[in-house]
Amino acid sequence: MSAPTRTPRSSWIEQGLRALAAGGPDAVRIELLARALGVTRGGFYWHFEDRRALLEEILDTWERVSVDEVIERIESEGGDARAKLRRLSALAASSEEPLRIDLAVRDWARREQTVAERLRRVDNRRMDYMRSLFGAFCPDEDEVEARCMVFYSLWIGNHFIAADHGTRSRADVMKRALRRLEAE
Amino acid sequence: MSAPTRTPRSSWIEQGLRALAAGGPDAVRIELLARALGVTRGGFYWHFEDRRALLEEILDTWERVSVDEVIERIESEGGDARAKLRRLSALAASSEEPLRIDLAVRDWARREQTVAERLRRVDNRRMDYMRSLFGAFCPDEDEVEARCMVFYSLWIGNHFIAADHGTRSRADVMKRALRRLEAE
DNA sequence: CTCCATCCATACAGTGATGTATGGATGGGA
DNA sequence: TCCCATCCATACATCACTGTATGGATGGAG
Repeated sequence: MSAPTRTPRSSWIEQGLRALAAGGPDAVRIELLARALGVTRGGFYWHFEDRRALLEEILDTWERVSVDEVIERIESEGGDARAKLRRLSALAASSEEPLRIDLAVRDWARREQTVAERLRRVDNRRMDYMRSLFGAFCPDEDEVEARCMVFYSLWIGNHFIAADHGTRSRADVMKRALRRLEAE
Repeated sequence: MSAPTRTPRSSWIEQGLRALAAGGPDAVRIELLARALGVTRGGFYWHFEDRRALLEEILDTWERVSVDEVIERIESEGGDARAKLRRLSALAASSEEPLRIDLAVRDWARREQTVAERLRRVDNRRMDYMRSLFGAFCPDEDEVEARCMVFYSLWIGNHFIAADHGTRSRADVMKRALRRLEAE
C-alpha cells in the first residue's frame, strides 16, 4: 500500500454518474469531469483506457447499486407488503439523483443495445421484487403481473409526464391511481 | 415564385426530426443532416440562423403535429369512448417514428426548461382528450384523473421499461392492465 | 434570353473535445 | 532518507463540428 490516492477511480465514476444524471450520456465529458474535480485530464487516462471504459464502469456501478439500493431501503423498515409498496411509491416519487440516473439510463437504452441489456437486468430484478410484494395479497398471477406493470409505469411515467391536473396535485392523482392496486 | 426549392426548409426539419427520434437532441448535427440529404451545409445557413433555430423549429412542428396527429387518427374511425381508448392504446404500443420523437423530447425536457414547457402543453392537451374519453363512462372526476394518469403512464412506460414477463407477452400484460380502466 | 430568387459548394477560422506522450510532484513504507 | 506507486500538469496532434464569407449554379418568370 502507498500514496493516499488523491483522485481515485471512484471519484471519476461518481462525478460521471452526476453528469449522467444531469445531462445524459453525452454530458459525460472527461474534460468537464476533470474541471469539476479540480484537476486536469492527466490522471484520468492513468485510471481508464478511454471514455468508453468510463461509461462502462459508470453503468457497472449503476447496475450493481440501483436494484439493491431500492430494495434494501424498502426492506429495512419492515411492515407488510402493502406498507412496503407505499414506501416504494413514495421513494419513486422523489427526485433524487439515483432516480435521475435511472431516467437517463432509460433513455440511453433506447439507442444503445448494451445499455438496453443492463436496463433489462435491472428492470427484471425490480419486477421480481414487486411480484413478491403484490403476490403477498393477490392470488392471480396474471393480475399480479398487470399490477406490477401499472405500478412500475406510474413510477417511471410520473417523471416523464408533464401534465397538470387542474386543482388536484400530482401526488393526489398518484395516490388515487395507486389505491386500487392494493385491493385484494 | 421561382426556383423549385431543391432542399427546402422543411427537408432540414424533417431530417432533424428523424435524427432526434434516433439519437436525441445531441444527434441533431447540421453536418450529419446535410450528409443525409446529400448536400453540404451550404444551404442550411440560408434557411436558418443557426443550429438553435433549427432545434426550435423542430420542436415547433413536433408540438403542432403531435397532438392533432394522435387525436385525428383516433377520432377518424369513430366508435364509442371505450373503442377509442382501445385504439389509442394500440397506437401507443407501436414503435413508429412519431412515438420515438415523443420519447426523445420527453427526456430532453428533463434538462431544458423551454422544452419542458412545450411538453407540458402537449401532455395537457392529450390529457384533456383522455379525460373526455374516460369521462364518457366514468362519473367520478377524481377517478377519471387517476385513470388518465395510469393510462398515459402505461403508454409511456411501455417503452421505457425493459422487463420481461415470463411466459406472458408484454401485449398480454398491457391488455390486462388496461382492462380494468374500462370499468364503469 | 436574361434576370433573379433560391440554393449549393468550398474555404476558412474557431471551439471543445479526445487520446498520447512525457516529465514531474507527492507522500507513505522500507 | 530515498524509493516507488500513484496521480497530476502540460503540450501536442487530431477530430468533428459550428458559423461566416463568398462565388457560383440552376431554372422558372418575364
